[in-house]
Amino acid sequence: MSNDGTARTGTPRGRRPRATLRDVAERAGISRSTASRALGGHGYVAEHIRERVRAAATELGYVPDVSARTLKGRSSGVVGLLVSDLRNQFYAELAAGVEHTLSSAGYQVVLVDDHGDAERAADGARAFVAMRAEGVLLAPSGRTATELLVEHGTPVTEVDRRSGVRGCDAVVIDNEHGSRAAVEHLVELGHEQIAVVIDETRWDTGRHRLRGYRAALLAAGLPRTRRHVLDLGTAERPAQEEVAAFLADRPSLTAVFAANNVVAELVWQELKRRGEAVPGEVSVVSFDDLAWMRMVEPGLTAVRQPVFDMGARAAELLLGRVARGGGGRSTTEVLQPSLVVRGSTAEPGR
Amino acid sequence: MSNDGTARTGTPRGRRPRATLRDVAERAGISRSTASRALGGHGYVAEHIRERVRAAATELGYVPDVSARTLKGRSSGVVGLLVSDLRNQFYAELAAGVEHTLSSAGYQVVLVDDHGDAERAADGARAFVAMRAEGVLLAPSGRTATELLVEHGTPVTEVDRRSGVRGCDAVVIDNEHGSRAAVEHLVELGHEQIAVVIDETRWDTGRHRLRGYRAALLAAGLPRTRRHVLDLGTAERPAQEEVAAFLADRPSLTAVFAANNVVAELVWQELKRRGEAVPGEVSVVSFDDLAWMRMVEPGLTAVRQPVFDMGARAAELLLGRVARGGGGRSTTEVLQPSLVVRGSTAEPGR
DNA sequence: CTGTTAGCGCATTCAG
DNA sequence: CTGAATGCGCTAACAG
Repeated sequence: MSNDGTARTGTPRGRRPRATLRDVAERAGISRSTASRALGGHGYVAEHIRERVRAAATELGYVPDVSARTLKGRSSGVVGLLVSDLRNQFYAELAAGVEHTLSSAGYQVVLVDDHGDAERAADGARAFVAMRAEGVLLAPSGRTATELLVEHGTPVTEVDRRSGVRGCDAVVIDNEHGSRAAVEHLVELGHEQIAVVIDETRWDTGRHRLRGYRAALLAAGLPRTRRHVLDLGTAERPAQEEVAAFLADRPSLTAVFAANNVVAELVWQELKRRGEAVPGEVSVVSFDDLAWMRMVEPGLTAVRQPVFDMGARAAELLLGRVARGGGGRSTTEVLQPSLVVRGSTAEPGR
Repeated sequence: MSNDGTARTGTPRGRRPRATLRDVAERAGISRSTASRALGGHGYVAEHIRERVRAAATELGYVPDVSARTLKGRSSGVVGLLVSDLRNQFYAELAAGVEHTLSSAGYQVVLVDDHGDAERAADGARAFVAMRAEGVLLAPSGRTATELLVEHGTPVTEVDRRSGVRGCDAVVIDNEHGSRAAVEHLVELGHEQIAVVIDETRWDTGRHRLRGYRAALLAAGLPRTRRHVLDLGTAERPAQEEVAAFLADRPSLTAVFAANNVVAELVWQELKRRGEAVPGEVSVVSFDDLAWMRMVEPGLTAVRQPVFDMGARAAELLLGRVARGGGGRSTTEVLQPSLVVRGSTAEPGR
């Protein structure tokens, strides 16, 4: 592949047409079907012929055309991945996990980032169908994409959340358990005025985190009040303002549970801006553990999710279903998060 | 597309074969080519026929097959994106920028993460060729991928770095200028013992950052010594240890310039571990401004790069070349970074 | 304006 | 063991 020669041959203007199997066959002085067998490795081909064909192929820099192969009815080798915000480190890591498994298995990953727009998600889904993606991994902004794909019979594995659409596998975190552990940790430290900040409760992910928060309070015999729940998803003002007003209005709070990394950032920034001591005046816990949370002082106590693994596992599940021809009962796999205790949580100071 | 009905029709076992153009044509009672024209929007088709075909298509849930279209000689609609580490926020944001532009233009992004492995990068490049990608965006770990693609005549735009391979466009940051500005900032504050920590000098990116560092010292009439340069790329021990030893051996340092976000994290952690006051004892500047750098206390002074825009711009450049049929002289676009001064830099304390 | 014909590159019959 | 023929789904000539 290095002492190719084709590069030196030069192609002054415009590309010379890609070498095709016919070119390889001609060069090797045999028929196209034999060439196909020789390169593909199936069927009987005399060893010396195979050698000759291989040589011709590399000399010509032959690369098989996947569209032809796909059209012929074989697999496209493509898997779709739809995420709702690649700039969010959570999704980036998820994507990395997915990509790692998939490319190791010889698949190509087609990436779509819907940027929080369900319309883009649906377009992405249609594109996957058009490409004959063998399967799709989904962590999108709306459920239209999921419906569309399931309807078209494309194997789907949801990651991090479930749309409720029948017929797709899923890999999710035990969100209720994780957030319950986070809040119980605060309760054990002696906190009684614990707020939760969240920005999305239309998916099960957010709802379960909220449920875990409530369950922990209930189990501890602490009162549960709406006044301690800030849902930025339903708020009108910009998130930052909303958080500021929320904290300003509730001076008696001694702890805040941030239900994901985005709100954790908002809360952290606002507490810093207000000059509130952490954990002296307010303890903070985050669901989802990002790099910055161990860079800041004090480090943030956080519910750590195996994000990369979740992506990888989802990809495996999908590949399994693809291998089985898309059939079988749908599975949901639940991964366990773990609480990482750092300096941002302590006994209430007052 | 919503009141489809095909979903309700039900497909008990296995998928029913995807509807093809032939099915649509039959249902509409016309020929395949007319159906093609009606749906594709080219050529003349009577309005009422067009309506009928459209209806038939949606009823059948018809989605055109890209492999067939591609094979027929039209564009694949695919663009490759190769990055060296998606878990690094820098690349994630780059990918987001690329994806945004490309998907807005109706292209599909095939993502490959080489995880620092040049072999994987080369495999990715071959996959792009096999898929007939119309072009490829490259921020890979080695230069083999670039060579391979250029040799095969695939339009290539490099991002963030240049391999030196002839015949590809590039969008890069003015690294020398950026790092010079960073170090000049330190010099102006009165620092004379300024170290640089870097982990990669085989690409122009790292070399230019080093050059900027040296240029700033030279311009200020300060001595340049190897003792103040830590290149983790050539070190034997684990990076963390190497940084620890470096700092421990050089108590006279008053400032550290971290040449990218990865080493910035290492340096920051190590300074924290050593209990050195920032900026009291040591000032710190980073090249590349990540979210955590404004979360920590004091905030990190950093050279901010327009990462998302760089990805987006590279995608535009590539699309431009694709539109021109791949011809024309190759361009390199240089984007300017800017220094964001925060609390991590101050006059030397002693 | 519409239908018929042909071929993109490949893998797979089926004969030899 | 090898070659000739066929068709995947689509679109672009060309006739009608």
